[in-house]
Amino acid sequence: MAKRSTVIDVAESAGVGASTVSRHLRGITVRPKLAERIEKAVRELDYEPDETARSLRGGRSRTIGVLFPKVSNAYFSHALQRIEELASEQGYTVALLTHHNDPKEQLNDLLTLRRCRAEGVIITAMPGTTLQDIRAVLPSEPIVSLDSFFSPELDSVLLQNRQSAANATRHFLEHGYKAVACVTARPGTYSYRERMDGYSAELRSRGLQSRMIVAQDYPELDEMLRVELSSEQRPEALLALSDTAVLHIMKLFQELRLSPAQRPKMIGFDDFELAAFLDVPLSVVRQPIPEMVDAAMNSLLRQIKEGTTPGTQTLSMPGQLIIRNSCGCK
Amino acid sequence: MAKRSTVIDVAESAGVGASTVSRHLRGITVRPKLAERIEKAVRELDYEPDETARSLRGGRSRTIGVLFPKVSNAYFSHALQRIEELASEQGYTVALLTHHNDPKEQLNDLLTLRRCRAEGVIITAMPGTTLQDIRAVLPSEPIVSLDSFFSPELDSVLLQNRQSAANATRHFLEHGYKAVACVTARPGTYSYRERMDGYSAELRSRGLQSRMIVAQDYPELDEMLRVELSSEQRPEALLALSDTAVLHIMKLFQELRLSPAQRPKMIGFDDFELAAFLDVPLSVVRQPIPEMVDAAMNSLLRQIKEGTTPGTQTLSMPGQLIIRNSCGCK
DNA sequence: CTGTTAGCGCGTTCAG
DNA sequence: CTGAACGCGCTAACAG
Repeated sequence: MAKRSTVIDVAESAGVGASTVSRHLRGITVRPKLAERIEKAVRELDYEPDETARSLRGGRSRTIGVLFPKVSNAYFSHALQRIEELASEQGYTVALLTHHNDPKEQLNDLLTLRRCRAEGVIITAMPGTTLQDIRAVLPSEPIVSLDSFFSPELDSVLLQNRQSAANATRHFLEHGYKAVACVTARPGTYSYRERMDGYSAELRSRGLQSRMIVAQDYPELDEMLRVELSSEQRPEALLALSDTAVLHIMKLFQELRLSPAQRPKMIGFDDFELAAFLDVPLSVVRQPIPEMVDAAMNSLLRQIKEGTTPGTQTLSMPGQLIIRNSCGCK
Repeated sequence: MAKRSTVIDVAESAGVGASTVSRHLRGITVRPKLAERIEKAVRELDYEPDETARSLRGGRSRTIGVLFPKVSNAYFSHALQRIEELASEQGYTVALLTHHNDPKEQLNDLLTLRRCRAEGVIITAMPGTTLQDIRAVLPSEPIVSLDSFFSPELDSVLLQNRQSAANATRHFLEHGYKAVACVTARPGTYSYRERMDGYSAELRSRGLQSRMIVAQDYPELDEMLRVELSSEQRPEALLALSDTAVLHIMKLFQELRLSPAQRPKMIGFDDFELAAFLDVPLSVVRQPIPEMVDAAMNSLLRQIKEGTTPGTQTLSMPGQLIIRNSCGCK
């Protein structure tokens, strides 16, 4: 590990003071002759400023933390992609942490973020998280909640979950389907709860009964689905609240050897590129991920810049109902 | 922004010296009475060590850098997921950077990693990267190349690209197809090059001519595909070297209104959960992502632990040919 | 405009 | 086993 040069090495080599080097490197005007000598010394010594020292000195880590349940699905990986791009444009580095919906891990991750002096945090918190949980660890750092909501005192960026679910449900109703069921696991998750509400409200407004196929986890959901889909009064249509729910439903269709004609109609949440090429092209509610991330990062950067500004603003973005065939449309 | 407590605050509050606090917190034995007083002070002052100061002092940033072209596809997002899990188990934080196959960005990202004193780096380098490009910025830090190869002096973890492509090609041949084409964009990419080689070698060994549908970028690939698939001598089978290539092919099938029976057979690279539910269930070469990441992280951590150990070892993992229907099988 | 100096918060000496 | 003092590399404050 070759020893790294420091400002002082550069300063000596250039025959100037350390702070002159520092200033020049940060774009503050210095005498042109000195500037040149500094540049030369930097090149010769292969100098690169030490970010850890800079962080300590300046109290700014130039790091923003991203705390997601996981990153291995379409929604989070696309969101992360865009976060990284915007962050790096602004000179920030992304520290990535995932909590897997485990409270212990989430707490740990928050502590890590605190120890690292993350200047801001974008979080999709696990169900049941409270503002106190967060503020106990991160008392006053800028935070934006993405796709989760647990306090009006925090900026949140969300899908218009209720409305989107209601729209999708209404679409089924307009097809003339009466027996529309709502399927999801992990019903504690904020966005799922909202979507369930939107679905129920829409049915209720038409005097129809809601039918929940809701399980705590996915193995349990598989069981419930098996029962429901084998029954005589199989639902005519399914509103699947997540891409994972869609996947489990599809697996069951296959297991039960249901031909496309025999299957209930379906609308899912979260679009993906191959959705149009499924055996029955999948109709979905698409989330405006880039716009959501832009809003979240704007809020976060503004909070960072303006100091202790608790934005106290929640943005809900409309979902787009992408009609393909699984909803019953031709 | 509430002021943070420091070791000294804790020391004063506990009536001990600063170094005693530091020692206790790092698990070194201290007098039990003092230990208790320290714990109490830590709780009262809500003290949490400052990682930036620690990094500066100790020269260890406890950060590992991940530099990928992007994270918004199945392969990279799953790899990243596992990297994050292993890193955080070992007390490391992941700094995420993406280079979008732009040399300028890649260089920038490497500089960032250097400034941050990343203790190790996992990189999927862009085509054309040389060892010198990397070592010019990161002279001697532990590095593992994942899914890219540019020097035997660096530990690399790869798919057995050539063999996997050859196997898939052979599978087509066993079906009796003669006109097997290979389709990809970005032919400079290391793994695509290898797959092309494996494909060609297999055909050559049977005395067959290879047929490359290879473009610099995806728009150009679309053009080529349109021509090739509309021609009289349309290929019987397509080996698609990436999930993106598969997607573009599927789009074209749709645009050309090719019924499943009319389409060329196809095998893709990279499995995804819904591959089994496409209108023609997709046969693919699946990469053993968890095993690849485990190997990469093992190597990286070993290098970090053992100091300046240039592992100089390249691991190739076998791909698994997942047979569904698109290859011509029932 | 420039150079010198003093910390940022921690861990690691060195005496005691 | 403990505490005081130093220094990691940088930048803000001060004095020239």
